[in-house]
Amino acid sequence: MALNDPQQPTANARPTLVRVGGSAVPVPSNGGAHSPKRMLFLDIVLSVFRLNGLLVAEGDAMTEDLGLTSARWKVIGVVALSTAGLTVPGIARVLGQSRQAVQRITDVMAKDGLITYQPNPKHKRSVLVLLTEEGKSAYHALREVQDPWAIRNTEDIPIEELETSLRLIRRLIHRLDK
Amino acid sequence: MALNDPQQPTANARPTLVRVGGSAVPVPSNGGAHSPKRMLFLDIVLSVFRLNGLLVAEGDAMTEDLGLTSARWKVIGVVALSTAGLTVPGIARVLGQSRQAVQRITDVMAKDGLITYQPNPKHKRSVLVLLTEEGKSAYHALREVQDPWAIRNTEDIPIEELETSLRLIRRLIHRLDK
DNA sequence: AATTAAATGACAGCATGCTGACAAATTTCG
DNA sequence: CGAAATTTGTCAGCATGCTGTCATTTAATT
Repeated sequence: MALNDPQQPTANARPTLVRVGGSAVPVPSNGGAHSPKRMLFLDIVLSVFRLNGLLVAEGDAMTEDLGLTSARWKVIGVVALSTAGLTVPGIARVLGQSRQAVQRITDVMAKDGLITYQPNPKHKRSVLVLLTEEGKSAYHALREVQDPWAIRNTEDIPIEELETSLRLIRRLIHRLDK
Repeated sequence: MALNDPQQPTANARPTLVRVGGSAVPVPSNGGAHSPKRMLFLDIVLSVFRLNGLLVAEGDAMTEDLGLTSARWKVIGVVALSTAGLTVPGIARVLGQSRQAVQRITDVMAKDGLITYQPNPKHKRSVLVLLTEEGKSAYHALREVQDPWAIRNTEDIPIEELETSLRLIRRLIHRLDK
């Protein structure tokens, strides 16, 4: 325990993770009453932070040719699944983000021709977001790189592990999302 | 499949996640050749995004009385584990972030008296980051809210599930962190 | 030892996401 | 129906994190 201070290089880009012990979490070298679950959980939390960053970077790299970014393909993915169109706050609800953040993204995406705003029969001001043809083809192109990537990253992992992990993650989401 | 467009409320704050089916991922209603693992994995990816956001929000809320933020207690946690001090790029390597991002945080934290910069015998310009007394007490206060929180969130989850999930997450991290 | 490569600090610019606030529209409720 | 609460659009400010660049220092190589 206790992080060594190994000066592994970094240069200018995103550095490589330095993991010293097996755990990224305070190991109580003092004799405190520390449940192993607690340490396990904190380790999971930090690992989720780390994985999140890597996934975003991965997604960005994977779709940069398509003129997309992680923020954009999140929106595209949600809108593509919607049959009747979604309002901006609706997208925000699905993604669990603020409507203001989503609004900013969709405004730029509309300017770039990926989506269009269409009158909403249910609401005078709150328009519906739909994919343009360009948006749809971006979605399909996205799927074409995303699917092999997903398969590649799971081919040597037993499906039970994936299921167990997803279940845990969902459980935590449900608990924290009050 | 296909997201209903349920207009659940949101107001001004972070909205509540709208999950329609069990999955947050495109379910191929068309008869494409889609591996179940692929969908599982994409679902995990989106769930990690979501969980990350919730964890950051949770951490922020949990530590706002301490004058901390998620970015800050990440740094504090890493520095607290270091025996001999860490340089800014060193912290960045541990956290898997850019050194510039860490530098910005540490500069503010130094101004706020949570950390201090100290001469580095190994390097003329790259100073060492250490916790001040205020920083140490912040770390201890952090632990005092964090530990019960961790226990609370795992008490009804079998340890095997936690271990399996952490193993998967680590595996993905290792794979993506090239 | 001299040259080359890598790491670091510092500054800038950009993307993403959050909150707060206020007016307008919508929904809920009495 | 009418008042109150909620939702939405919009604008603003702020925090976090990324990349790029360049001068300087440190490490590696020859």
